[in-house]
Order: sequence, then C-alpha cells, then structure tokens
Amino acid sequence: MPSNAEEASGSARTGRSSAAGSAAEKSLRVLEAVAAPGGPHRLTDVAAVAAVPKSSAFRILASLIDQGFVRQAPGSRYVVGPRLRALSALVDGGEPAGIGRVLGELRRTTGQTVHLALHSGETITYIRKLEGDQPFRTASRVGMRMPLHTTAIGKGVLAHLPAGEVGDLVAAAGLPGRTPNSLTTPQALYAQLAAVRSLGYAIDDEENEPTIRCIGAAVLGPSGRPVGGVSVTTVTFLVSREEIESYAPALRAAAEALAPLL
Amino acid sequence: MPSNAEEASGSARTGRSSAAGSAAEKSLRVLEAVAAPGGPHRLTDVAAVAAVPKSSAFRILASLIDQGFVRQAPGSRYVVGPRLRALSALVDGGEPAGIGRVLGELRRTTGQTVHLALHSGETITYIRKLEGDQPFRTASRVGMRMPLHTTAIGKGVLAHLPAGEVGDLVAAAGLPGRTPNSLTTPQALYAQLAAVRSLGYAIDDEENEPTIRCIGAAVLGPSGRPVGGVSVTTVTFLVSREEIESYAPALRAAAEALAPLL
DNA sequence: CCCGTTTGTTCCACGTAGTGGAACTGCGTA
DNA sequence: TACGCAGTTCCACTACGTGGAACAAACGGG
Repeated sequence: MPSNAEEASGSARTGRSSAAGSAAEKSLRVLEAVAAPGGPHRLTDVAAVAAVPKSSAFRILASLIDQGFVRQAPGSRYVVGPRLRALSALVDGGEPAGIGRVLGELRRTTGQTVHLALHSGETITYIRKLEGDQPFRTASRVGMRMPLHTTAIGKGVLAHLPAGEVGDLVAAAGLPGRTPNSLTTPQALYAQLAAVRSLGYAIDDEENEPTIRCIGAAVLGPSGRPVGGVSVTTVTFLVSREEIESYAPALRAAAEALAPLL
Repeated sequence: MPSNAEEASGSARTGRSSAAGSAAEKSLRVLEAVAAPGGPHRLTDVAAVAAVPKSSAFRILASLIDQGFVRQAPGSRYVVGPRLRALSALVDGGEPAGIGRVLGELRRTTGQTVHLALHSGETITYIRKLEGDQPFRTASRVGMRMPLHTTAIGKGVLAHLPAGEVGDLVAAAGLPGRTPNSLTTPQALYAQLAAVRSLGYAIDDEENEPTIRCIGAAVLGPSGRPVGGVSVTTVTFLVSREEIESYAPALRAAAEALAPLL
C-alpha cells in the first residue's frame, strides 16, 4: 500500500478551530454537546455549544433521536440515548487491557489518585480516574473538562505541542486564572513549558484548585504529537512538593507505557 | 409546548432494518463498525458492517480520522480515536448515578454477577457488568454482543417487542443454536415468550453458554418499548433453578427502577 | 393582566456536499 | 505470469442538508 501518509492527511482546516463543517461533523458536535456534563440540555444550549444554527440543531437532534443516539427528556431537553450508551460501552470494552494495568500500577506505587486525560482543542477531558488510598474525594470526574494551562496534564501537553499551536491556543482562550497560583501571563507559561520539556513532567501547584497539587506527564501519540496525559493528584497538606516530585520516575514510565495504547 | 409527540416521532423506517440513510447516519454507523469488538478492522470489513459502499466508507473514515474520532493503525486498519474515547468518557461520566446504585443493590442482595444490556437490532450489548462474590470469571465483557433468543435479557426484550418485529428479527437472523439447550424453533421461542410475558422475567438455562444459568428482565423505555434489560448470572453447579427464580422479585424491582434512567 | 422576550418549531428556495459506480494501482497468491 | 483482492482516486449527478425568517408557546416582569 502506498499510503503517502505524511503531510497531515486531509484536514488543513487551517488552524482556525471552529469552522462550519460537513453534515456528519455537525452531528458529532451535537452529540458531544448533548453528552456534555451538566444534566439535560436545552435546544438553545446544544446549538450554542455545538456552534450550529438553532434550526440545524433541531433537525439534527430529531434525526439523532430517530436513530436512538439521543433521547428527548420531558420539556424539550436532550439526553444521551441508548445507542450512544451502547457505543460508549463498545469503546470501553474494546479498550486495550494495558491501560487499566498501567494506571493501576501507578496508583499502587504512589497510593494516590491517578487521572488519565485526553487533549481536545483548548481543554483536556478526563477519561479515567482511580481513587487513591486516602479517604479524600477530589472534585474531578470522568468526562470533566479542564483548561490546559492550569493543570499538570495540560501543561505537559502544551509543552509538547508545536510552539505555533500553543500561541494560537493562548490567543484563542486566554490564560484565565483559577487560583492565585495560576499562570496568567504568556511569559510565565512559556518559561515553565521549557522547564517541563527538559524535566519530562509538569507540576500543578494549586494552580487549578486550592489545596490540590498534581504531577503530570504527556502521553505522545504515534506521530509524536501529545494526545493526552497521566497525572498523580495529591492534597497539599499530606504530600510536600519534594515528595510529589519523587513520583516522577513512575509517572514517566506510565506515560511511556501508555503511548502505544491510546 | 405543543410537541405532538405521539405516533412514534419521525422514523417510520418501516421495520426494514437496513436502509441507506443520510450522511450523518452513515458516519455514525461507520463509527460503530470501527468500535466493534475484534481488534483493528480493515476498510472492507468496516464498509460491510456499516452497510456502506467501500468508496463512501473510505471517504467517511478519512473525515473521521481528520476529526480525531478514528485513528489509522499501521496497515490501513482502523481503531477508535481519542475524540471518541473522550466522548465515551463523557457519556459514562454523565450516567445517572441511580444506575450504579440499582445494579449494586441487585448484586448485593443476590451475591451474583449482574449485567445491564441494551437492545439494538438483532443483538443486545452489555453496557455494565458487576462481578459476583464467587471467584468465578464469566466470559462476558462490557461491549460484548449476544443474540436475543439465547439470553435471558434478550428473551425478556423479545417478549415485550411487538409480535411483528419478533417475526422480522427471527426471519432476518434465524435461531442459531449455541448449546444443546438453545431454542431453535419459532414455536418453542414463541411459547416461552408468552410465559416470560406472564411471569415478568426470563430464564436462560444453559442456552447461551454451558454451565451458565441466568435470570433476566426487560427494562422498558418511556414509550413502553423495551430498550434493554438486567440479568443475574450464575453457574449451574452452585445455584439451582429454584434458587435462581427466587431472585425474580429483586430483579423485577431493579428493572422497574432502571426504566426511567435508561 | 398584559406585553416584551425567549425558546421551541416549521417552512422553503438554494447550492453545496456527499454519493457510489467505475477505473486504477499494487500486493499476494496460485 | 496471470489472477484476484484490498485500498485509493476520480467525477458528474442530484439528493440532502442548509440556515434565515416567520410562527407559536411559554415565561416573566412591571
């Protein structure tokens, strides 16, 4: 097979993130909007999140309902339908067994909460969470989205992204602060990304949530592009900054083990 | 809101299962085909499973890869991409908390393995599995598909489906036997479905897998249509037929509790 | 109680985006 | 060497999706 892979296949949607897109793409965006956290969504919200005209959203939703991917809850609210649930189970069930093993191993050696997240656009989405030994509940949940520049995983991802794209993302989303520690200037961010690159891991020191300290590393896809990352999450009053850095070797090993699996 | 709901919304795809469909629908079918169990799939297989012309499948896959929903593994094989994984996490994370509680309760009161499955076409798809107390591993996995006529959940679903549709399904898929106990004639099946309807639960007595005995009940959607079912799974040498029937009340309660949640 | 605003829903003329048959390539096999 | 099969490209046709605008309910202040 020739498969002239190189040069970023089709796409070339030219950086500019939100474009119109084709029928199928819109439907998928609508599906993502419906599945988004925050209970049953109203038509208007779905349309806004999916960046689709209301009338189009309406038509698309009707079609998705027809096919069982979406269900209409009382009061014109939309929720995920059985067929999407089944698809989701298919994805989870087909997940390479290695992922769970690697994450479990990391949790066991650190005793702390472990997260696996995927990068998409200007956020990361948690796709797995293993609670640590301590009886603490961290607010994160599978399916939850977080900014890139305030999270350990996000910074790990940014550090491995082409400089141009980082600039685009910062320009598009800005650097909103979430705590007093958040990095809110491009200079501070870029300086840290350089450090992250050389260390191989990133630290979030109460930059996303007070009292929460994480260490994270990017997971690189086949092309060397970061597709997501792993992190170990701790509370500041139990684990010092030095202690959390001692997790780095295990963390990096996990990140590398995950690379071929994502 | 007027919402002249009644009369089965749009659809009217008139029984005949496989129709052409619109752009979006085809993309979704392709996505399901890619996520289907059984490792990385080849283009031809995806096209066949999704019931789409090869050239269309190719174009659609290219577009899905472009958007990150599908990834191309070495050798023109297709696997689920990060964006679909993220969507799947979104779905799982947004799952009504009640589902887990109800299933957990059922597992606790019975001490046995509990399954939740959704109906789609001529199969059911397992979407949740809670292992029982016994140190036995049953072969089932989340994402796995099973025939309707050899499983407890499947028979529960069939029993609540309009007679016409049952006939269509039997005509389309036949009644292949999986064990000596499988029901392979329409007469035997119809007779049992009548019994299932009156009892409110179905039993699979080594009809799907030797040494495995299950009791299952359908979960009905808002319209009264079965959308899936719950089951309790046991091994024949530990739980007698009478014992498993004693689970019926708890099972039916679970099925009813799940109805508004699916 | 009434009027302004918001949200869900329907309609329709337009043109683009998706369609799928057929032709081509290159690999594996008999 | 000749055959067949899988992946990939091409292209003219038209069905399909598009989204602005108008309509209808429901909501919410004043």
